[in-house]
Amino acid sequence: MSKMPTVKDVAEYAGVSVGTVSRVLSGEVAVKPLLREKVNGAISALGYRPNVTARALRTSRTDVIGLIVPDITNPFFAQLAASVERAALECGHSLMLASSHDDRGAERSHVSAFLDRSVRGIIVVASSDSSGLHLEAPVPIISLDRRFGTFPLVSTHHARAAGLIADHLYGLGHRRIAYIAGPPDTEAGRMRKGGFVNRINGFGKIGEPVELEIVDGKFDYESGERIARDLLLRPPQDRPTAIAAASDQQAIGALRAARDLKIDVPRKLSVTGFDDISLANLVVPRLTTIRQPADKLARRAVALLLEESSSTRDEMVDGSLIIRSSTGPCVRAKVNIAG
Amino acid sequence: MSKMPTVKDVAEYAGVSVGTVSRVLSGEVAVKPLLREKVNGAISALGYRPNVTARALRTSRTDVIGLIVPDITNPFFAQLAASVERAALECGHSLMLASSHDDRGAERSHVSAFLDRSVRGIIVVASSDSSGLHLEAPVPIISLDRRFGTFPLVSTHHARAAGLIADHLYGLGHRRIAYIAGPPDTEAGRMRKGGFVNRINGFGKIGEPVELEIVDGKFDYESGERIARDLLLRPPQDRPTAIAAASDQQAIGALRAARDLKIDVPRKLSVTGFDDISLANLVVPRLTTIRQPADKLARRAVALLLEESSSTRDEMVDGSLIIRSSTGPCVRAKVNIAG
DNA sequence: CTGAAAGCGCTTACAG
DNA sequence: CTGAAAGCGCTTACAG
Repeated sequence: MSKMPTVKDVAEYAGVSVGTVSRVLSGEVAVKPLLREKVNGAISALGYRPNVTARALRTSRTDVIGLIVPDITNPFFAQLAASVERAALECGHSLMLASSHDDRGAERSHVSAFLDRSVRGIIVVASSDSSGLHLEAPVPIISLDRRFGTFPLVSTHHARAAGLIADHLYGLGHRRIAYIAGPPDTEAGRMRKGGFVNRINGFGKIGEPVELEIVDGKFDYESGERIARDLLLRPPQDRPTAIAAASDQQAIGALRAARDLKIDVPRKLSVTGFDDISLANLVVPRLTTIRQPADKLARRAVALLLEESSSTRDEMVDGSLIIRSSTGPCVRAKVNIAG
Repeated sequence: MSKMPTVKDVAEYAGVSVGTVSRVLSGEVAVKPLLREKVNGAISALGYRPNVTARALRTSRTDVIGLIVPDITNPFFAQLAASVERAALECGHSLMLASSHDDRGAERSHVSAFLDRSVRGIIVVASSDSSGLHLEAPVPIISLDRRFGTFPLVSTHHARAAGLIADHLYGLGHRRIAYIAGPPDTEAGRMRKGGFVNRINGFGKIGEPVELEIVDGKFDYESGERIARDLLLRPPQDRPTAIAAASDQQAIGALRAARDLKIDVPRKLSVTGFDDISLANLVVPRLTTIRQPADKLARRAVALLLEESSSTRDEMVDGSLIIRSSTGPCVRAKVNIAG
């Protein structure tokens, strides 16, 4: 394979200057049709492809977007990453991916590495212990799903969405509810819990009171399974009739605990999640949850990043309640009577 | 924020030439300790960071590895991507990620995009319909898990691993077995099926014969669920006593089908998967499967890519059998007597 | 509208 | 061992 052709080769072939070649390439400046045609002819004759690196050096701008996620193995983040990649591609950009393993140090060093490569901008789904520190960066940085530093955040309106779950459970008659929260040091964890709790407490004022128990956990399967097991190991009359979890993974862990303890879902216990990962629709029973619009979130994050006026405003998009078969009417009263 | 310092600034500050700065940066050439010290002093005083783009333009070499996967949302590929990212990082490289959505066209265009960015090399987990086409590339390309074109492949020894499953099931007494295969147009699908079938047929020669039924499918949940349902909808005496699936996702789909039909696993039916995705250990019952050593696979792929002498040999690493509770002794005979 | 030329920030023969 | 200089492949004022 011979050397790749350069603008110079194209210019010679077309009988014009390299400046002209560059100008038809950019398409931004007017070039006489005749020359333009010659240049385009030369480009395809030679199979010319612009050297992205040289262009980047000259303009100190690339079309690469850096994405940092805590753990690509987490199904929701994987979905988010897939959506970001698609959104970036739609705008002619490529994606560099890094995993922080939920470690703040790794996160920071990935940011520097991206900056060294002069990416176009960085989207970060923050690690859970991400500080509020603001760092100066020569390119835009956007927080996605979880806030990074003080950078603008694109996320689901967690509180409002959690309220949807509260409504659903209350509407089904549940009055003894446990909430498995996310880590309190994550904004998402706090928002979801806050939204749920406020809504439930609101019912107490205008309707029947609800006994609400809250346990903080991590967002993963194990945490959900462990906490649910503790909750369900109690005598039936002390058990919650519904468990709302802050993530699908927790909820699926809870489902597993219920099954191990032979507690029928949804007959004896309702369980809800949050995220609508693809697995939510595959577990038994299928999980009632909140769908986070990953595509929309990703598209907004990319759009904000590419926007000229680096906006500094957060952006919230609404999640939607997906009712499946892990929730049902509360039958606790009957059980008590029978027992 | 002022402009980033360059080698020139460092050289001036240290009172040396830019060549010398570059030489201490590279560390490859001997530089007098005194000068080296001065330069290093200047570097930290100025907070100098080399411009990766300029370096790439000059050397036409970067430290970016391109990875193409069919679908990052697939848990096994996510695991693979995480491992590749880690392995790349260990070697001081960054990762660019692209999804082919199992589309050959997209795959090819991602390869070109990576080439345009003059990545150091490309690792591709091929789409299922990847052709045998060999393309000339100025950088090494390695196939991971599924072969891309004619490029060397790093993968689990699928056939041998599938044999492990066959041994396990046969040892448990199963003599009527169904195999849910992967797409026959994937090498992994064919190897796994081949390894399983050969092993089972071998038993027929030296021991009791096995009734083996094979159904081709895709690697996903839905495919497994659908095929298993068809298999299990038959009257009990015509049903297989064990279903071996070519992927965990298929197996989890099969588990779901069994549960819907109230067929007890593993009492009435054994189910096995392949991959050991994290979910395999969380479903009910926990899935017996083959662990693919994602870390090792990734590390080998990266090592091969970075190797000087572009090796052209395939590399197989052994998978291991993980026995959990979705498999058990065959009790078919008893069932028949009872019925 | 177009060409000639400078320069982005490095690395690396080439002399010495 | 070190410096001066060329050049990687582009883009973009600057003239005309």
